[in-house]
Amino acid sequence: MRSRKKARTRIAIQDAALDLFAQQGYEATSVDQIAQRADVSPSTFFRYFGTKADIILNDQDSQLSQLCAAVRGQPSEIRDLEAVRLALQAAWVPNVDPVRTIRTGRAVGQSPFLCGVAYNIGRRWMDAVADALFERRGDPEAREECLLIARTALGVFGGATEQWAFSEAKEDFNTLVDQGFEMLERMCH
Amino acid sequence: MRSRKKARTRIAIQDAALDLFAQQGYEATSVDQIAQRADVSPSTFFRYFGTKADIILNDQDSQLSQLCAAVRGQPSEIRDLEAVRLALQAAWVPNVDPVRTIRTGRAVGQSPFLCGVAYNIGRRWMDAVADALFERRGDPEAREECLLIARTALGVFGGATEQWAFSEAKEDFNTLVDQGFEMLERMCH
DNA sequence: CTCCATTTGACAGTTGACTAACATATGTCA
DNA sequence: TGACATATGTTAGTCAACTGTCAAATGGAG
Repeated sequence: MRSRKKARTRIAIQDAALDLFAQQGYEATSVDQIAQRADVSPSTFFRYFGTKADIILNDQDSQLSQLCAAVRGQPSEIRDLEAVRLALQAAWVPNVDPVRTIRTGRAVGQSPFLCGVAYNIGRRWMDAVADALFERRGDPEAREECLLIARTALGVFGGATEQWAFSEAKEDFNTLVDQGFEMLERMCH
Repeated sequence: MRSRKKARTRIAIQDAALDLFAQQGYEATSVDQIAQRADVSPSTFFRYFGTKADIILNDQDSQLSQLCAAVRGQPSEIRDLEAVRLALQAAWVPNVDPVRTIRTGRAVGQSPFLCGVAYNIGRRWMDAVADALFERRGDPEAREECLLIARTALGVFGGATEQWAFSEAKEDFNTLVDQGFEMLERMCH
């Protein structure tokens, strides 16, 4: 089948690119280099990814909507912050690929541009989660508060992810998330 | 005096650039265009700003160290979160230029790259504030907690800044910051 | 095997960020 | 005024992302 090969090529390019990014940085890596390592011609690269940046802007959209569904699905007795935490631990944590997360993290950490891409992705998440909270609660006054909760919860989560990637996935992801949220509670007395 | 003119040229370039960024986006604006609007040659542009991105990476370093000093200067009875809030309100809020903040925000919002630059700046702030907290408290165990507090406090602050810029500086900045921190407390019960 | 479609590569060209070299203007000081 | 340093403009050139075109290879259908 033809589509099989296409998928393989796509992944090969992506892997080659992420390796190089992690190793020498995003801006220091040229498309030619990526193409060479992936054993394709530069023009083929541009047929698969219209832009060098498109390699990163991966399609996590389906996972995001899963997460939002999980937020909306939390019972209404649970307060918002807990709802987000539970949703994250139910719908996100189990699907994380350690190798890809670590490598992507390394690549992103080295490039302002990739940080920007990551920031934008995080921002989209924040908005989506805030919407989910907003809908779950129904109070039309609370939009700004939902944003704040989403921002804070995803911030804690991001910190835990960083710690986890830093430890090369040796520590338990869920435990780190729990610890983060505990700290948050303590911080507010 | 010579330095007077240099400063004026620098500001002219910066203003021209930010206007164009806000109007047509960062990536759609070429250095030549900026130089033309600022009435200088492209090479002069590069003498003032080594990179197109340097226009944004403004010298907020002195303000950042002021902020950190303010954090360190808070009396030790006050808990960390409050200390950051008070420091922000004392050492940052009074120095904000509404026009520049609004325009920069508009420019940044339109470009993934500028978001990245902004994110990196925010990250540097977070680290610096966490250091200040860490030093103020002296507990060598609490590094991760300081980071979390800094991230959360600056997140609240960033949200307030956004709201403020969105309102075209009509609302009172300090009040918005207070509201944000109140919401944070409420969120944790 | 043959026809056909799709994938791929080779190549030439555009654009824009950035650098280096040299010449010119402009303000400073003796 | 004259000598000097510094700021600026001009020009040419590099490098890499990206586009478009055409020809060769590949793989499935008759």
